[in-house]
This record gives sequence, structure tokens and C-alpha cells, in this order.
Amino acid sequence: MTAPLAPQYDPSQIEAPLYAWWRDRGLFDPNAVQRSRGGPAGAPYVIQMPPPNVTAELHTGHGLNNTVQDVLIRFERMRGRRALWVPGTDHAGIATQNVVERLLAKEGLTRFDLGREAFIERVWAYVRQTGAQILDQLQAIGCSADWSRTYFTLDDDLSRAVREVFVRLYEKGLIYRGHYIINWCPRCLTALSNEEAEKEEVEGRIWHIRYPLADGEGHLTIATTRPETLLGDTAVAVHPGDERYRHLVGRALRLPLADRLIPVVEDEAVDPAFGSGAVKVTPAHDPTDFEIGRRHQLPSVDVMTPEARMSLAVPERFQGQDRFEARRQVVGELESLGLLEKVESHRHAVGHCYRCNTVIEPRLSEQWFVRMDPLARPALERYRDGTVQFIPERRGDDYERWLEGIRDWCISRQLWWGHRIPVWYCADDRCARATVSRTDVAACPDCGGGVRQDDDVLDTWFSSWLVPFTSLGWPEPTSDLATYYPGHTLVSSPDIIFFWVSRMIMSGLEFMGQPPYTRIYLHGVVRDTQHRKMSKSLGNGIDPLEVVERYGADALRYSLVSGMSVGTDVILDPNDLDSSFAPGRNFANKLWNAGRFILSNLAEPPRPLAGGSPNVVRRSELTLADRWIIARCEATVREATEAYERFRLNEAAGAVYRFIWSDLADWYIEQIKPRLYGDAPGGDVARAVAAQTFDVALRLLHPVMPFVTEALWRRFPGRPEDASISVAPWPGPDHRAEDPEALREFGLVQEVVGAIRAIRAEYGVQPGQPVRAVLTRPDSGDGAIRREQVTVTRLARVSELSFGDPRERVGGHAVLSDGTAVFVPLGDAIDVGRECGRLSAEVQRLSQLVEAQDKKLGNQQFVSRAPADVVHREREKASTWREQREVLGRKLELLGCGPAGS
RNA sequence: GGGCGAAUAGCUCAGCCGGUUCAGAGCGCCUGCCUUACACGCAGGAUGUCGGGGGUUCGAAUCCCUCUUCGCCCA
Repeated sequence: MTAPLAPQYDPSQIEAPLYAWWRDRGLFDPNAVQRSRGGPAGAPYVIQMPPPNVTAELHTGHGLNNTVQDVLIRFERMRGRRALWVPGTDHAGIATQNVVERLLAKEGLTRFDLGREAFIERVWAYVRQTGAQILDQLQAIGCSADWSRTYFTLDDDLSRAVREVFVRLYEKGLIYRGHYIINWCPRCLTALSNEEAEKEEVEGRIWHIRYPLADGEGHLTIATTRPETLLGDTAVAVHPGDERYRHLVGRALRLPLADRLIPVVEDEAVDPAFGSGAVKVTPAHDPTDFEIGRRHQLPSVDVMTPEARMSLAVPERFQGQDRFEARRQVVGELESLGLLEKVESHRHAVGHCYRCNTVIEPRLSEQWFVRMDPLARPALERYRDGTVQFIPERRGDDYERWLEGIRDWCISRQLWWGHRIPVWYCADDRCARATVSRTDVAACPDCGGGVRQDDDVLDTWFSSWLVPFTSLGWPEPTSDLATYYPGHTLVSSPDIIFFWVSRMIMSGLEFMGQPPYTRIYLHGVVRDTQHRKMSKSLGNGIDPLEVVERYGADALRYSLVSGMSVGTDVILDPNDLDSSFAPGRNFANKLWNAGRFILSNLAEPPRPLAGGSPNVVRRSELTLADRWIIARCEATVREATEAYERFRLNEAAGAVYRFIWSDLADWYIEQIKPRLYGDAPGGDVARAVAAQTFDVALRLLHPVMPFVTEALWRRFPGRPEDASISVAPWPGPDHRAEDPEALREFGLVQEVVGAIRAIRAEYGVQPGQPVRAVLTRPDSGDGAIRREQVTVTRLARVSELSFGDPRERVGGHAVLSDGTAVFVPLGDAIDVGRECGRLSAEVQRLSQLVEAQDKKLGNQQFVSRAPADVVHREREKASTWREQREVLGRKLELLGCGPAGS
């Protein structure tokens, strides 16, 4: 710990060993931390990691999501909570199966060639080989999840829990099987839930088609966006009140191309204002039509195969055609028959598979569903009574609307990779008994005959909606479950509110009686400078591991956190990583060097600033600068802590950044140098104050930049070998450290230095060249600047600082906010005309302020209506500006600039 | 069609439950500096009718209405 530090921070040397040390010390395991801390157990604080897809690789979105979680977990861990972050991976049925099927395709094979068992074995082999590598990648960015609890949604215990849930819901009548229109992906060859069918606006068309009346007297025109489904029409419907079509109701139409007779029916579901007001009814291919068909006992004709080719139910010439090819041919034939009345362009939302983006085909199919209404009601209630809260709040509206309009959840998937549906059907058609069971079934309980398990698997989300309790051992009554359920905060992005976040609340309430978390923090999405979501296909992604390599994990984390305010997106430029990540790297380096300076000046543990120790630093020993930095540190503790608590991570990071860079490095460290060098008095006090305010700053920043803060914190002299900042106590507020007087007085010192530096720069005084400065106080009270005279002379490079009326008049002039006149005699170096211009511009600016202020204060309405303290403050402003203007005005006269100030 | 969000310095964004951080930060830009922690740095500087219009108010970047542009969600 005493080796000299390199002048430049090199994260690649620091991060990996530190991470291994944390992990091996058990710092991510709340039970181990509790044991090493001793004392009373802290209250648990639990975050469930959104389990990444088992085949996923880390992208910047994961980086953001997990950085936020790690910041919160580290913050609460330091605050003494038993902080548990539960990691896991999701088997991601469709996505994973797709990946392996693509690999097979390269060998010229399909999953059907292998057969179910061999295929699943193949997927397992793939998953065992590459799965969970994303979790290793999360370690590279510093995530302090408890890896000893890592789960996989297909683990035996989690799979048992899925069955338990299925059976319980089935027994409660909340799971049922039936024929309904579902969203079908003709490429993945499976049903999808409504949420998995992503609506996308497309520029489509609407075809107006004439259906001739069967008796040959004219026709009825219908409008459709999917003309190929015409072949499956079994009726045309009109609105019951629609006068235009009343005379046609009950009559028969001759369905074009298919040459079948279909009736005209009346149904409330028809919107008379849309299209022609008459709609074709295709019960097997549209949810609304399906309902209309039910009400009118219409037959269903399924005109497509699972691959969305035209089925044997259509005229032979269409059979086997792809649906879009069939669409073109249908339209073409209608046109040549003179049945196509018109075509309009029509923008509408079309469902696309969320995994492969194929256009969804609504299709009649027998599937398993969860009855959602009984589950949704308590979830809605917990939101409305304020138990469950969203950050930002407005996201709760989406949740509420979704639950209010909840539809049943199609949970069966025609895949092989996943939790197989625990239902066994009797092989004997006469018995046909379906058995739903927690354990495998070998024989039909009714007839003793053979059984066949349902071929389908469950929606992946049917297992991941359970992880807040299944990851802790449910349905067994484990101590983990008792201790760590319910959790507290869920960190996610808005795109999975419905898939996952809302459903977890439902399952938590149903099976545990409590929601799994009460705070839902939804961060934004990572986008490029054109505001496009980062994606592989667009090639606009940023590889977080490359960022870690080039800039360090702390830089990545700092950039993500500081670029993010509550609920807004993070914009990063993939073509210019420097613009995004260099600031974070620079900050880490700044920290490193501030630490290097302070530590190199600490041969032994610094004197304590508080407590009963005999060598405690007494208040009377503190200089103005000491009091100032202590007060600034105190303000930063409050600001940062409150910001973390309110999920305003960027504000927390910003507050510490300003404290470290602007206050500590730019001012305080510079201020104490004379006290540290040589044997100037007060060196030990300066060391104590610097060390301890820096220690506080490191702790405040640790959740965001864990590595560099730990590396420095551990090097403090006297630190026990096994001490880690990640379990160091969070700095608490201390009202005794507040010191408004020191803040104001040192602020004046900063003003003097700034004024002199500005004058030097204005007149090109060489940096090494000292100048004299004369300060003229308007009245009494000159303590602060006199006491910090050394600071002023050093930082402004002043050879001689004097007080009183200057004898010369030619030089640079300025005035401080308290009216103190600053004069820097520059003799020949100065251009009087230039100084006149500079000063008169300033006088003019002040005049404008004074004028506006006089107007405001002269307004009787303002003085009488505005709060007294506001009026008081405004009066003070006016007098300050007036005084400054007068001081500068006299300077102008002395310089002989003339009244115009030219 | 309904709902929501965003529009502030060249870029990325703070500020937005009206009057001290009322025009800010970082990056970029300009000038000068390798001042014994840091050139991934230091000091100084320039830059915006706070998207357009209207309104409420003593006072609006901040509240209300409207328009324009961009984005998201739901039908």
C-alpha cells in the first residue's frame, strides 16, 4: 500500500485484481458482510437483476441497467443495509432456440431432423458452453451481485416452481385451454402473447372489393387491408343501424374467387365510418371477426398453413402460395374480374414478432391461457394505494392503463426449448382425460391407459415473472425467502413494463401476498446521436467491454450515470467514444492525482477531526480555508445522499464531481501547499482536513466509481489490510460542520483571486511574473482576505498585497461583490484605453442591472405583493450593484477615461 | 385515432411545484502556460431573442393555451 503511485491512473492494472478481492472477501454476499460487520443486522435491501438472455452478450443497454443497479446496491450496502443483488439468466425460449436452429441450418439440418430430445440436448450443450458469459462480462464493469446465488430459469428448482405455479393457477381456474385467435409467427412457428407482437406503423393499403349479390342484382363493397384472407370469409357484416345496407341484411353474397355463398349479417362491432362500412368476416384470421363469427354461428375457414402459405382450404391455384404472393394474385384476379373498386393508401399498425420481426398472422389456434383479470385487480390496487411507485411517476400511467385493459395471456409456445407444459392427455380418444400435474404422469388416472404430455412449452415470461421468489427457493419455505422477500427496488427500462415488471407484481401478490418490490425505477434507453436505439443490425452499438478496456470501468459507469437524468435516454456517439467517455476517464485520473498528492503527504494516520482523542483537531486550529472545505464537504454529503435516495444518480455524481474537482483540487489543495511544504505551522491540520474530506468524497463517489475510489481509500495510512470502502460507513450529515460564514468569506477570497487572475490574463502578464495588488475596502470588516492573504498572493501570483487607497491610478481594476475595489498597478504594461473600455462595459452592465432593479423596486405592485424576504433580497442586490458601479465609476474618473467611458 | 415525452451555447444535457445557483455544466472552440498531484492538466475568454405565437402574473426558461418538429406507447 505504500508503493508510489503512477502519475497517470491505469484502470487496467487496478480493476480486475480489486474485483477478485471483493468477490473473494464475500463483499457481495449480504450474509458474509453481516458476519464481518458484526453488530445488529441491517434491514435487507434487495434488487432482482433483470435476467439477461442466456445467449446474450453485454451491450450498452445492459451496461446502463446494471450500473444503475450496482450504484443503488453499493449505496445501500454502505448505509448498513443487508444489500442483496440477485443475478440470473433467462433461457429465452424463442431467441435461444433460434440461435441453435441457425447453427443447425449451417449443417443443413433442422430441429426436426434431430428430433426433440436430441435438439434439446444440443441447446443445452450450446448454453453450457456460451451461456452466462454475459454474467462474467458484468463483472468487468464492477457489478457487485451475489454470484453465489446465480440462477438459470431452467434450473431444476426453478422448473419445479414453474410447475407448481401452473398447477395452482389451473386448480384455481385461472389457467384454461381453448381455441382463440392468437398472434402467430410464421417464421418461429409459434404462438405469441399480445405483448410479444410489436405493433409497427406501416404504409399499407386498403382495398375496396365488390362482393356480388348471389341473385345477381348488384354488389356490396367491402374494405380490407388483407385481401388474401378473403378466401376464408364466411360472411360480410354491417352495422345494425346502417341505413345504406339494411336492405341487404340476410341476403347472400357470392364470395369472389372462392365461389362460395356467404350471408350479410348485422353486428355492433362494425364501424360504419371505416372504409365502406361493410367488412368481410374471416373468423379464423381476425380477432374481431372471430367474435362476430361466434355471435352469428359462422363457420371458420383456416386458409393458411403454419408457415403462412395458403392451405388446402382455398382453390387449388392459390394453394401453397405465400400469403403476400397470394395477396398479389387475389388482387390481380379481382381487378381483371372488375371487382376491385379502388385502392387507398392506409397507414396502420401491424404486429411483428418481437424476436424476428416477421409480420404476425392472427390465427385461430388451440392454446393455453392465463385468466388475467383476477391477477390484475390486486396489482392495480397496490398501485392505486401508493404501495407500488414508479420513478418517473408518469410511467405508472402506462401500468395502470395496461392493467385496466388487461387481456388473457397466451402462455403456450410451439417450441421445444423451455418448460414443457405439465399436462398429460390420455392416449385413448374415448377417455380423452387431461391431467395437470406437479409430477410426471405415466398412466391415465381415469382409465389407466397410456398418456402423452402436451407438446408445447410455456412462454419464457411465465418463468421469469416468478423469479423474485423462485430465485430465493420458493415454493420451499427457505430462510432466504423469509429474509429477502419482498425486495425493494426494480431497475428496468420501460420496454418490459408489461412483459415482466407488471407480471412480477401480479405473481408476487398471488403467491407471496406482497408485491416483489415497491419502487420501480425505469431508466431511459441508450441511443446514438441520431436518437436511434443501439442495435447490432444498425451497427451503431458501443461495446462496453471495449470501453472498459480503453477508458476503464469507472469511466464507463460515470459516463452512463452522468449522462442520464430520471427517465430520459442516454445519447452516446458510437463514432466518437472520446466525447462520451474521456470525461469519466479524466475524472478518475483527477481523483487519482488528488489522492496521490494527499497520500504522499500523509506519512501516518491524520489527526482526527472529531471525537474524544487527545490529538483531535480543535476548532480554534482551523483556518478559514479549512472551515470552508469542511462546510463544502458537509453540503456535498447532504446533496449527494439526497440525490442517491431520490434516484437522481446524475446529480449525486455531479455534486461529488464538483466538490472534488472545483473545491478540493482547484482550491483547497492549492491552498494548503504552503502549509505542507517546509515546516510551516498547521501542516498537520491541513493534512487532517484534506485527508478526511477526501475520504468522505471517495465514499460518496464509490457507488458510481467503485474501483478508483477503493484503490485510493485502501492506501490511507493506518487502514486495516482487509478494510474495503464498499462496506465503509456512509458519511452522515453533521450540522456542526455547516458554516455559512466560512462559505461567504472564502467565497470573497476566491473572488479576489479570480479578479486578479482575470486582470493578469487581460493584459498578458506572464504567468511567472508577480504583480502587486491593492485592495480598498469600502468600510469595516476586512478579516477574511487578510487572514487568507497567503492564499491570495500564492494563487494570484501577487508579490505584495496591500490594503488602503492605491497611490497609482494606472492599472487593472475590478470590484468584488462586497464592494471591495481591486487594483493591480501595471504601469507601462497597461493600455489605458483598453482598461477604460473594459471598465465602462462593466459599468454599463451594472447600470442596466441597477436600472432594471430600480424599476422592479419602484413598482408598488411588486413591493406590496411579493414576499417580504424576496423584496429584501432584491433590495440588497440593488445596493450591491449600485455600490459596485460607483466604485468602478470612480476608477474611470481616476484613469481619466471621460464620462462617455470611451 | 388516443395518451405521453422532448425541443435551452456548435454537441450532449442540467435548471422547469414561478423572484440567488434566471441564463448554467461537460465536451468542443479561442488565448496563455509542461507553476515540484494531474497536459486525461492549470489559468483566462467567446458563444444562447431558453422551438414559434398567444395568455396568466408585479415578475415566466419555469404555469396555461396553441402551432411546428422529433421520439415513445396504446388502439
